[in-house]
Amino acid sequence: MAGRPMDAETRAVSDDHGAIRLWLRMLATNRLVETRTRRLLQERYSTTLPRFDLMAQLERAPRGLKMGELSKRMMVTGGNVTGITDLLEEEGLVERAADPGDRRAWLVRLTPAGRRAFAAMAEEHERWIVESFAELSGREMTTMAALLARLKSHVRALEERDA
Amino acid sequence: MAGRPMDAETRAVSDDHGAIRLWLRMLATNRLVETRTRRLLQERYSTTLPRFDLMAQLERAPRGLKMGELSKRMMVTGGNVTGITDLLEEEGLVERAADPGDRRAWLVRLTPAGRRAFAAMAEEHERWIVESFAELSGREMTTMAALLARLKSHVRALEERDA
DNA sequence: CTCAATTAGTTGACAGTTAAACTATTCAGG
DNA sequence: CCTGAATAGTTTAACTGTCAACTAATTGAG
Repeated sequence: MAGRPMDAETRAVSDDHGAIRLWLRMLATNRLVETRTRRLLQERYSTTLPRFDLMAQLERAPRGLKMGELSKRMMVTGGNVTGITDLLEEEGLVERAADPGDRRAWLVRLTPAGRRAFAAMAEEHERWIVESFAELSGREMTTMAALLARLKSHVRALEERDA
Repeated sequence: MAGRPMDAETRAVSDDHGAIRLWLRMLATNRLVETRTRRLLQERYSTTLPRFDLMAQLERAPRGLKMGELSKRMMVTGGNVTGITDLLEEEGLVERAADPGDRRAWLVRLTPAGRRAFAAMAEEHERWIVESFAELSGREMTTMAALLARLKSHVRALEERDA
């Protein structure tokens, strides 16, 4: 039973079903990249991943997004979006504008300061990610993205079935 | 680098580097499977993913684990492990036993009730994961696991370089 | 038109998470 | 042995996240 050295995740998992093994490896890898990104965002820009994520969504939607659209795109609950938006608003990086067509809704937009702050962060953030994924060839990244796309829509279908 | 103009939607998709696209897809897929698993754990066993995860680590280490080992294997900080262990201890599912060799440390173990509870959950949990990943063939899962293994150790190396 | 059902968003309670400061113990060089 | 540095774990503050209950506005069936 003595073999070559293994890291914790490898050891923990080596006798599980393939699907479990893959899932645990996805979790571990994800956590690793996420922790690294969070640390860098904190060190370089004193900000956090969810705030960066929210701003990234807004940057792609210059006319603004309703809270519910943010919630859907970020895949988090509405209450969460309310909180993060509150903080970004206090920091002057986003603003809530009235939605002319629906008085219940807001249109959340980046302020000019928010757009400037995001541009600076986004460039460096992209470098970090490119660096993290530099181990994989373009072809391998394409393969993985395709497998993930299928997995994602399969799980989404399962969820809709249960709903 | 200057190209012809694009509308916002096109730019959002095609300007992104392959690494960013892949990373966003990993995040989304992960979140989807995680949300589903969390929901099922809550509905069927009134428990949570971190508690399940901690118990899974202990189940593989019958002699118990020190807090620090739990922290390393779960890839979370020590304070987090303290909190989750406190709750599981209140529920009677794990216990802190003194480490005979080090009075600073605990050996955390599943109680008999914890072992029973975990066995019931684990079987069903494995079914959920197998079902989620049923879209991929065994060969595809192997491919993806291999790519993730390389990605993981690359990022781990980056982290060690920075440290 | 009217009102019940739905939808958009907020709030509050609680769990999970991190980073940093702290306590207690162990370890190692002198 | 002593003592300063390192290690194991806990605590605290701030933030992220969920869920359920709530308010306000919209919608649609009759």
